[in-house]
Order: sequence, then C-alpha cells, then structure tokens
Amino acid sequence: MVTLSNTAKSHLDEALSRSGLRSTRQREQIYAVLLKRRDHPTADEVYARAKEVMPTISLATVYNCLETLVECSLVKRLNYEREPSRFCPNDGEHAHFLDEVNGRVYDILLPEDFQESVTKILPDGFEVKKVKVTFTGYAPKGLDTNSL
Amino acid sequence: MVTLSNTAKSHLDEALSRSGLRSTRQREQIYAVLLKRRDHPTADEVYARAKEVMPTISLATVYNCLETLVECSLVKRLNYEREPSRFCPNDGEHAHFLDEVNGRVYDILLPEDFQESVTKILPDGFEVKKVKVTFTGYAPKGLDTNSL
DNA sequence: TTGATTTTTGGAATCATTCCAATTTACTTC
DNA sequence: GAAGTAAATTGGAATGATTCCAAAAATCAA
Repeated sequence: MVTLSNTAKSHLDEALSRSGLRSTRQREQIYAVLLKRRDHPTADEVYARAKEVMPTISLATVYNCLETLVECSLVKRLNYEREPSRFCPNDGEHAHFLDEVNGRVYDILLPEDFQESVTKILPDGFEVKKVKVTFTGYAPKGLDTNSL
Repeated sequence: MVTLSNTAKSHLDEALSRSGLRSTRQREQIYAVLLKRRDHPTADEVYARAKEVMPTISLATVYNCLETLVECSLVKRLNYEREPSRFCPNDGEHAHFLDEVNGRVYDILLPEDFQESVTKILPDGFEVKKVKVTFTGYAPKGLDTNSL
C-alpha cells in the first residue's frame, strides 16, 4: 500500500510525534509519493499519484497532509509567482533553480557558510530567520530533476 | 489628478514606448501611487489609493496597469507564499526582507558583485537569468518601509 | 472495549486574479 | 482638426487553487 523505507518512516514518525501529531496511512502515503519522484509536484499531481495506490484518498486530505508535512519541516512548499504550490521532500538547506524552458525545478546545494555570508548583506539590526534563494534560467540538458 | 514628477513621467514614458505601449492616465496614476508610498501594496491597496484620486478607475484596470508596469521592468511583483501579490516600484537589483511581526517588506540593497558571486554556487551548465533573494525575520524597530 | 481526540472526507465557499465583450481613448493620416 | 484603427479601459462573469465545514472514520490511551 505505501512504499516508505524504514528510515523514511521513522523520520516521518519522529517529526510527527515531535509536533504532537499522529502517523496515519494518508500521511505516510503522501510522504512516500513525494520521496518516490522528487520532481516538486503540485498538490494536484500528488493527489493523482496517491490515488493510484490509495484510490479513496481525497484532495482535501492531500492538502491537509502536505500542510502537515510542511509544518513538521519534513517538506518545503515552493511558490513561483502565483502558480500552484509545489512540494519538495528535501529538508536541509538548499536553493532552487527553475528552468524556464521545461518548467522543472532543480535543488541546488548551498555551501556550508552560505546563510551567514549572505546575511552580512543586511544593514544592522535586521535579524534573519530564513533566507530563500531562487534562480531562474536554463538548466543543463539531460539532467534529472535533482542536481543535489 | 496624477502626481508624477517629470523624471518619473519620462521614465515611465520611455519604458512604455520601449515596449510599444501607450501612456495613459491610468498607467500614470498607478505608477504615481506606487511611487508615493513605497510600502509594497497589494493590487487591492493600489486600487483603493488610486480611486481616491481617480474614482472611476476599475479594479481590472489596476491589474492591467500593474501587469504592464511589471512587463516594462518598472515594477517588480513580490509573492510570499500564496498571499496576494505586492508591487515594488524599485527597478534596480535588490533583495527583500519580510518582517514576520508587522508584515512589512523592506528593500535590501545588494552589493555590486552579488549576482556573479551567488551564481558561483551553481553546478556547471546552469545558465542564470535571474536570482531572487528573500529574507524573513525581524526588522529593526522604527524603520520606514524602505531601507535602501 | 470505551471514550476522547484527531483525522479524513466530499462538497461548498473563498478570494485573488483573469477573461470577456462592449465602450472609450490614444495615436496616426488626411 | 476629423476619421479611422489599434490599444486600453471597464464591469461583470468565470476561473482555479486552496480553505472551510460538519459529519463519519480512525487512532490512541486507559
């Protein structure tokens, strides 16, 4: 029913219980879908993929689960302009690169010192909690969805 | 009717004609509204401010004009998550800082070499056209909406 | 097993934004 | 300056991703 490695499952369970939330079949399924093809799908795409394996799941549940996973910091929500949100199961700091031609998003590994060095740009008194970096342009051809 | 300095007006006219577009009262008004209070308003807020001075302007026109100004690179559209777009009349490269407490957005000046240095992060073969940097956190108190 | 709390579910509601067709306006050319 | 044409504005309807809701189902603790 769900395809989720043991390590992924315990990663999920820990994150959920850390937030006082329950592990459910649907949450596992959604997380599994995201891990299986790391191509930053939209909620609709996640819904379609989840239904193949769990035909009775509802779209509302997909939204709920995605939101939950984002809350637990297991998943990131990406927004490009006003397009539908996309979801990325890569916790860990990284940037994103949007290919203008094929519309794909690639994860970009950030150097260790990135956050602190970019933070130096800010005038005194600004206290940073998060930095988001997004590139747009052309990705090299023949690349999988993930360059990390 | 419209408050737009001569330099701002010619800036607008040039940008419009460069794109083969006409200068209209409404476009001038919208641009004037953005320049007057540089607080990154939403389309609705722009609409409200424009109506004070041009009561017959329509919301559709506000959307059209904003879109046009963005197309001419006079204005930037900002998106935070799925919130309504905000608009920034600061052409020129800069980052944005969103204050989590008061919801305000501050423009952040970027160093000259920023784009090229951040581009080095990318693996070979990625061709960058645009970099977007967004900070979230707490801005220093007692700051106007613009730190530039 | 029972009860209490979460979660899921389908459908309705929301709301920023876009679309549309009709009217008005801006820029030519005579 | 008048006429013609292409572009812009307008109000209202349509769209579409997402959220809300209240009822049913599932999970957890005792």
